[in-house]
Amino acid sequence: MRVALNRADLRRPFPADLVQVMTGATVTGLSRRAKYGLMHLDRGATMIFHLGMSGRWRIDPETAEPHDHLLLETAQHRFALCDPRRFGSVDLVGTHALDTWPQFAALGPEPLGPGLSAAYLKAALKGKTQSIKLSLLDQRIVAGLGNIYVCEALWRARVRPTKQAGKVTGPQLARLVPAIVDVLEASIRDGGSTLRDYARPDGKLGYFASSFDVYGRTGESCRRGDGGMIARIAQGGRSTWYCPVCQK
DNA sequence: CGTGTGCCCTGACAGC
DNA sequence: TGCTGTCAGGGCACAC
Repeated sequence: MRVALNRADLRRPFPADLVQVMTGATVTGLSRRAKYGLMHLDRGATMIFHLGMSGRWRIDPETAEPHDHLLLETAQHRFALCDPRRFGSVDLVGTHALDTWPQFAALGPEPLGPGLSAAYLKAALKGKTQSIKLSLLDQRIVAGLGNIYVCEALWRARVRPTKQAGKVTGPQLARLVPAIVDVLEASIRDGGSTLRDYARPDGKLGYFASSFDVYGRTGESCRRGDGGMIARIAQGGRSTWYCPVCQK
């Protein structure tokens, strides 16, 4: 493939050898770990990208955009990594060393994999005084959950986001695991969550946002019909939405 | 060590 | 119609 950079950095600098390593390489596969995308190359290297909050790959773009920072061109397609806020990142790691890459080595289990269970959560959260909301956002506890899905999962499991993680009860943990799985599977099925600027690579919108039970529903009534009014609070500098009636 | 805070950056939107 | 303030799907450095 052909490779071009339009600037030197996103969140951090692009790898110094990115263009040299990727130019002429062939993509042998794509995969994902937590919120990172992986592009495996035929020369023993893997490009790892994170889309941050505003990043997306534009496929066969007809026009250039100001925030197209990295351009790839294969025999079949052109790809532009567009990221207005530049909260994303691109790294280059030896394919044999992916598991020991520091950002991966510290990650918790995948929520849709076999590692997430009530027993695991009980052990991982034991003694933690931090809120369950912030603990679930911690990628070292569970890999890949973001603000929307943590809020939605806690509502489904009827757990109050401010509850200390170490004090979440056994029955609550038992509800939390399927709640996390269900909310992720539902969102994947609906094509993701379009808020302001997110779109799928083909430009289509994700419709899971229309299914939110709490996210962004400040002041609206709880869908459980318990008379609760969805509240918005701040935790760790991020917004949390929950129902004060059914989430305990 | 665990926990909490603030900041990186641009753009969209609400309210005046 | 401009202006201003606020907020955003995340992660990290840093202070205590």
